[in-house]
Amino acid sequence: MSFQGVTVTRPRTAARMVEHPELSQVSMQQVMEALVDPVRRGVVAQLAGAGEDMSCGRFDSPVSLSTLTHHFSVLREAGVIRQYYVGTTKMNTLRAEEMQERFPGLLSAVLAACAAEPGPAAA
Amino acid sequence: MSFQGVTVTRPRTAARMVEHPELSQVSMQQVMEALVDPVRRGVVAQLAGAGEDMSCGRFDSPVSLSTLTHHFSVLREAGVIRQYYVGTTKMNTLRAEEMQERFPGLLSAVLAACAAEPGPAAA
DNA sequence: AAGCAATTTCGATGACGGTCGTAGTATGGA
DNA sequence: TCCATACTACGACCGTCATCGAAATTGCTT
Repeated sequence: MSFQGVTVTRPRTAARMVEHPELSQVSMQQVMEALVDPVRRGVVAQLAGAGEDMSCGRFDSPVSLSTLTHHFSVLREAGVIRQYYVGTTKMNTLRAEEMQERFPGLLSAVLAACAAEPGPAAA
Repeated sequence: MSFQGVTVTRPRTAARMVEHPELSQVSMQQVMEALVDPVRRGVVAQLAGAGEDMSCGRFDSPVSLSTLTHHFSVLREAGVIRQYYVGTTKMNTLRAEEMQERFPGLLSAVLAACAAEPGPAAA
């Protein structure tokens, strides 16, 4: 790795950090925009259905990997999911309890509707 | 009024009819798309807050009248509101109970979030 | 019949967002 | 040290949608 002509050694063990917003800083508009996309709802539904954290690569989705990355960051910036690295893989968790505090009933209602409307593999 | 060169008399008393979808025909995607727009959420919030039907012209909104007309039809086609004519004015009602049946908790959660986040006059 | 008030339709415009492929970065293992 | 794996950043493309103003429609009132 080089920077301005100087070889730079990168930190050996510092895990890559991911920025997450406080849910108090997240607007309803952001959350609605995050949840209006069917691919993103599919991700959220799969995450809720799995009952455990999932790595980015394990999701069933109709779009390319780079597009999926984009969707993950939208969800993260809207406070819907939390992400953390484990080695080279990035894990995802629903911030369900926090969302429930911030926007009571919203995520639950969306998830319930997703479950009731399987559609194209919920993705 | 003329049609193919023939003068047509229009019905004298038949109220103009408005088409409304069965809520069973409405997809979650449609509802989400209807509710993601802040102007439309403002309309819905005002309607819920008023406690009575409102004519189109009485809404507080930052957009032009013709744009507002567009938003009303999006809400109607998504099954969120019901519209009917009274003379030259068009009245609007929330289809709250029906929505509750079709997508339990969804509209309520959105309305609660709207109320908690006044923002720019909820519009 | 004429005019007014309420709402709609139409066409144009501009911005935004989902999508992709390619190239890049980080980590773990051979 | 080198490679494979997992994800990300960038730039481009393109369709969709909110917005507007102007003109049209409808019904009430005079």
